[in-house]
Amino acid sequence: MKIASFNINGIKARAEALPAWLKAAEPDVVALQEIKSTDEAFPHEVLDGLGYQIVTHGQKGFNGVALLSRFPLEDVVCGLPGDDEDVQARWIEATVVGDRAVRICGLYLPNGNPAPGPKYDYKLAWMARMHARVQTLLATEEPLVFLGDYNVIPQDEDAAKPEAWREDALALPQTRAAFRRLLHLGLTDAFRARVAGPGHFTFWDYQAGAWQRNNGIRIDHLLLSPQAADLLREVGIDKEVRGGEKPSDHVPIWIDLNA
DNA sequence: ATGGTTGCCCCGCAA
Repeated sequence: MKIASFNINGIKARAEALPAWLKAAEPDVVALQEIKSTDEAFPHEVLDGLGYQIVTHGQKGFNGVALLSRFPLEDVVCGLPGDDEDVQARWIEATVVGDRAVRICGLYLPNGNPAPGPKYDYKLAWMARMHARVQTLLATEEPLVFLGDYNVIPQDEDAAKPEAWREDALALPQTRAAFRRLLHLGLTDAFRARVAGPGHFTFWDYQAGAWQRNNGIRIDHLLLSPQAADLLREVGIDKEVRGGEKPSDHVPIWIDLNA
């Protein structure tokens, strides 16, 4: 089961690039972030004929997440539990049934800038809520995959210019500590389970020629429960997508599970 | 070098 995460930065803007990548990469399951569309306005025709079931958790103008699956999707949950006041569309869960059932949790973690400030407080509170949700799901002992745009640079080696991110909400010590608390629950960073060292990125800013200079960061992650980590076959980053026509500022990252 | 670019859809805000 090939499972990918892709922050597309607008489904309407990616009406050509998204299906082109799907045809080339042939993932079974995809978590999309920043669809920037309501559920009603989601252009389903963009994905017609590609064989995916689609569930969306959208919002007008910004945020918004979705799951695509070639296998049946069951028990869909929209929204991160733990705060009934939170209206931001950043979390979607479903169980995908292939050779075996895998719980897929797609997420778009808050950016948090500027820090300090209310947006950073929201980021840290959201990470605490995610921690609680992960604990709840781990108790099921199902294979779990938590994937998406975490807006977290886990370590200095995950940025081309770590000094430029020192004061940024994506790399502040409190952000990294909250990310480590997720890992300490027993989750595995799938990419780091297979690839060591610097120079592996999933995001390059549109500004200042970041792609041409390879000034990137690794902020899109797949975290695996122990039962999912046992099934891990392969990981990859589809870096070439960033050099295509009208690209997102993120590229897809994926795993292949024996499931 | 306090810049630069993109997407949303009504133009300023988020990233």
